[in-house]
Amino acid sequence: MKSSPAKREEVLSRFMAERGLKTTRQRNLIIDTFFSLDGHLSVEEVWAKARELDRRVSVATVYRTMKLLHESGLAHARNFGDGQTRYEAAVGKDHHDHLICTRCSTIIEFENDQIERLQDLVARKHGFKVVSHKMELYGLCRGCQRETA
Amino acid sequence: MKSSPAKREEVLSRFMAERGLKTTRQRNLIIDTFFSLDGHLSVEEVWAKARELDRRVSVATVYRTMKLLHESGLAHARNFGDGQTRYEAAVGKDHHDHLICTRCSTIIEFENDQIERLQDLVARKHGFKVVSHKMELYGLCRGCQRETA
DNA sequence: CTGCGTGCAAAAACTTTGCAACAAT
DNA sequence: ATTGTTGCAAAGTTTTTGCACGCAG
Repeated sequence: MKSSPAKREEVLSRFMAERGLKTTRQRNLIIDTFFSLDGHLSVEEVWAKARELDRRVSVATVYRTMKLLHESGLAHARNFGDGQTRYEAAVGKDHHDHLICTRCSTIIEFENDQIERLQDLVARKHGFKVVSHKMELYGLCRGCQRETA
Repeated sequence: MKSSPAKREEVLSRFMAERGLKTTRQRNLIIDTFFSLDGHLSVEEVWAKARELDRRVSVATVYRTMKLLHESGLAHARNFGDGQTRYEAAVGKDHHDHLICTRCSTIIEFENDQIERLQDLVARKHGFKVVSHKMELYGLCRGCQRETA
C-alpha cells in the first residue's frame, strides 16, 4: 500500500507550522523521495535517490530532514542491529512488525491485531499511554532452517 | 531477580569450548562485572565498572567480550534510540519486554505470556523459527501524561 | 529584512581492527 | 609450542555541528 499524500501533507504542515519551520526545495525533495521509496531506508539510501534529482543536496540535510520526519511522527526509526538507523514511512500503511532472519537478513512484515490489543492492555495496566511500538522477532526463515539443519 | 551463575557458567563454557575460546582474566572480569550489574548497560558503563577492579582492561576487550556474550545468547543487544548498543542479561530472569517513556526515558519492564504465544504462532505461520525477539512500546508514562496535559 | 535552512568540512560518538606482545592450554 | 587474546592506537562508520552564505516568509 502506498502512503497517502493527503494525510501526510496535513500532519506535516501542522508540524512545521507549530515549530516555525520553513518549506524548502531540499526538504520537499527529500520528503518526496523518502515516501516514493518503500521499505526500511537508511539515510544513505534516501540521499542516493534524492541526489539523482539534485546533485547538490548534502547528506547533512537528509539527516536533518529524516529527523524531522521522525519527530513529526511520519517516519519510524528502526535499528535492526547493523549500525544504521533505518526509517520507514509511518502513515498510509497499516502498522506492522517484523520477522528477521538472523542468517540471510530476510525481513518479513506482518501484523496481528490481537497482539496489538494485548500491548495496549499491558500498557494501560502500567499507566502508560502508548504512542508507537516496535516488535521484532529474530530467528531462521524457512530456507535457512533447511540449510542449517 | 539475579541471574543464576550455574546456568550461565554452563552455557558459557559450552559456547567457549565449541569455538575454541580461552578463559582469560579479562574475560572473567568483564563477564562477572556485567552480570553483577543490572539493567541495560552500554559498553562504556561495563568498562567503567570493570576498570574499578582492573585499571588496565581496554575498552576494546569489553566490546569484544560483550559481543561474545551476545553470540552465546547470554546477553541481549538492544538499541533504544540513543546511538548506543545496550546489553542486558538474558538468563536468570524471565524474558521481558519494555515500555519506554519518550519524555523522561523511564523504562518499565513487563512480560506477557499471551503475547509470547501469539508471536510464536505468527512466526510459525510464516515458516519462521524464532530464536529471540524484542518488543518495545513507546509512549508517555503516568507522570509525563499529567505534566503534558 | 529577519531568521531559519543549507552545504561543506570538521568533529564527535561509537565500534572495529591491525599488530606486536602476552597468556592459556 | 601453539594458538587465541590483549592493549593500544589507528581507522572505520554513522551522525552531528559550526559557520558563512542563501533563501523563505
